[in-house]
Amino acid sequence: MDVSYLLDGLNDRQRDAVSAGEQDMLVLAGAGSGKTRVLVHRIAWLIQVMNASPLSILAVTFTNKAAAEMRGRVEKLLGRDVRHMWIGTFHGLAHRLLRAHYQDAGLPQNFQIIDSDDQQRLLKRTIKALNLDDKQWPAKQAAWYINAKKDDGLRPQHIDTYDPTEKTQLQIYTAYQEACDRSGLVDFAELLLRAHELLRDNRHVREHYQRRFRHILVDEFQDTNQIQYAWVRLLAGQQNNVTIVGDDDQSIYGWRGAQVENLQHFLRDFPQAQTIRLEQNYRSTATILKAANQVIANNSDRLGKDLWTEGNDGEQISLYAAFNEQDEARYIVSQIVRWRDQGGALSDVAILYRNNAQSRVLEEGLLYASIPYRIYGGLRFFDRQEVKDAVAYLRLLSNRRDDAAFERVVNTPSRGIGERSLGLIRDYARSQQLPMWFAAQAMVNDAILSGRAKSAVAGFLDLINQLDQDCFELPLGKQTHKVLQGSGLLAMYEAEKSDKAETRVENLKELVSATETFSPTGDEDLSPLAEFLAHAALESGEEQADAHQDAVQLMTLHSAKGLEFPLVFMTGMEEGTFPSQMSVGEPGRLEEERRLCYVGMTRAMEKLILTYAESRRLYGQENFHRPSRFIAELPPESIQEVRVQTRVQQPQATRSRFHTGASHESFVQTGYQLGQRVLHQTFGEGTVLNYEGTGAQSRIQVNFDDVGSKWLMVAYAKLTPLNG
DNA sequence: CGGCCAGTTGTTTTT
DNA sequence: CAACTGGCCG
Repeated sequence: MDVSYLLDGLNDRQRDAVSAGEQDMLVLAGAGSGKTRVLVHRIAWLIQVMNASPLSILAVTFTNKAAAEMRGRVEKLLGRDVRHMWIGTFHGLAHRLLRAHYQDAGLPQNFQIIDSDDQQRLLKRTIKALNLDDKQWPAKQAAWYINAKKDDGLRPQHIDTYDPTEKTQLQIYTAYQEACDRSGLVDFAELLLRAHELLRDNRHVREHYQRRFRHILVDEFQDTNQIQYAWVRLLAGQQNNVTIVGDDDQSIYGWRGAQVENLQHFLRDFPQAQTIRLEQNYRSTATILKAANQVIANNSDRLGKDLWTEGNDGEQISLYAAFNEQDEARYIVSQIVRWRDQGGALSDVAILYRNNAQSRVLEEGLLYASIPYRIYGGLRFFDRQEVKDAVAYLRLLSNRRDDAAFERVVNTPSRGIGERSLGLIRDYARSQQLPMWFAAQAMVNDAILSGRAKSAVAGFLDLINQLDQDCFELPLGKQTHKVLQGSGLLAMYEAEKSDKAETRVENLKELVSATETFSPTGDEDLSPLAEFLAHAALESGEEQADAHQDAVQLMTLHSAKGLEFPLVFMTGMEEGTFPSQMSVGEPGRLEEERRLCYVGMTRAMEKLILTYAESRRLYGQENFHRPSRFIAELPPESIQEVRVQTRVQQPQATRSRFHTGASHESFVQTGYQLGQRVLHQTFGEGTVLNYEGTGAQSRIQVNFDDVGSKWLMVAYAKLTPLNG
């Protein structure tokens, strides 16, 4: 059979990785070095050339999107369906293991996955039930603590502490876990931990999968945490081949438990492993690569890697010093307009920022210039309130013990079961060690509740039972529709007259069509409903409707990882913003910020533009920060500092806040230049920072040397321009 | 039970 | 500054 097509168009290092024999391998894959391609070709090679069965391959990724893409590309390359090959996220695979071996894992068959939002709600109630002050013990922090422990493989009984703070956190952890177990609920970290314990403690299960998975491939290995790596080692056993692909320079999730050190640990634990470096970059210009290399070279303990390209130097990196964030937005918009005028597509442009708060001013600027844009991140489909409400009803139908779902819908829409009645149910449930559903049942039957409360609660119990009966044999779509109608959820949002409520109704309808088109695999003996619920919990639905519109892409530096754009703006290049204030001072965290900078820079294919603002408003406070230290780490010859050309107009025309493209106007306006020094009769000397408004209303912002920054009406301020 | 006001608190995000 | 929470009152 001719398999040369599996190596076609690959460089030597890529070929080495794809065609390696049965062995362990570390592929250190630099940004834009064709990493996914190598993984996909390697899998195809294993099947086609080495006669591996698709069933003997386990491929792990970090997002569902990456998993889907990988499967699609393998199928395309092989021209055959590999539906039964295990490709998925750590969480997805853990879930699959737990479903298949729920008894060995000590879980009920209908266990349900909860997301971080559910987790926090549950924690909040747990903390209240422990009579702890929820101000002093925020659910968020408790979740942080618990997840960190689980990521390290620790159960409460493994933790021994004399620290009183941690003692309480431990107490919360214990109570929370009991609540989860009672309700058949599994959080994300629990999926991984339980699956690990399952493999570790059950020899027959472990050996079964060790025999099966001859080839294990893990992508984005620098993002694995302790338990995920422990998992890989367990499955690898003594004889299986492990290929890990990663880049220590792109490790940017240390703050949520990822351990770059796992790369080193791998080399220690798999001493036979061959290391292959993919350093040829197919994405960026030589100038961009050189600059990125030079920045990342400031980090210590790197495995070492230098990106190179056969391509051209390309344009220099532009650096724009804005006076404030509005000016920054203005400049970016002007450059995008220029890009578009020269025939560039808007979807080829990305604006990257360190934190989401920065997007607002940028949005305003784009909006004013009528440039379509799309923001990545934000609320995803299954995270929306109304969708979660509807899903909670389905969850309760699937599992009456699900307290999280019970709490969520028992009074949504309101049916007269208030905090008081609910408190009684909670107390009784706790004292009897019962899930709330059964506690409520007992309270109605044994007349512990009476009067209004009793009939309200009885009404809810009847409603759910009735829905269950009506839905029992219906297909999933009809079932969902029935639940939306019967529960009154749809009616509740339909009755509300607001744009918000309208979108909510639309989302509920969208949920119905999602359940209609959902195709269950029937793999683990689950009902279609149970399978859909797992799907909803594990894949929160990233796709956005207008994804294919020609629009500028706005996103955080973190969400840009893995993407590429011809034109990239990196904004807010200031100390305190990037690197973030929270990270300066801690060398480890600072290095992670530097890696983030490296990730951002290497997103750019043709042109990279960096911007920083001398003054930036944060939490209503004007802040003055030095340019980011990362700017000083760039090779000076790669940088072109952009001269300020924007000018302020005297009050006259109908113009406002965003002077899009002002820097290209051929005429020079009479007026003040941003950054210009001016003199005020009472305030003294200062620097022009910003301006806004039209005509007689136009105002100018001046940062006075003695009294700080002030907004003044241009018409009355009587400013004298100073030479400078 | 719901609405309003005052007080609080602000990285990065996927599963 | 603004979004969100919690407490209090009608």
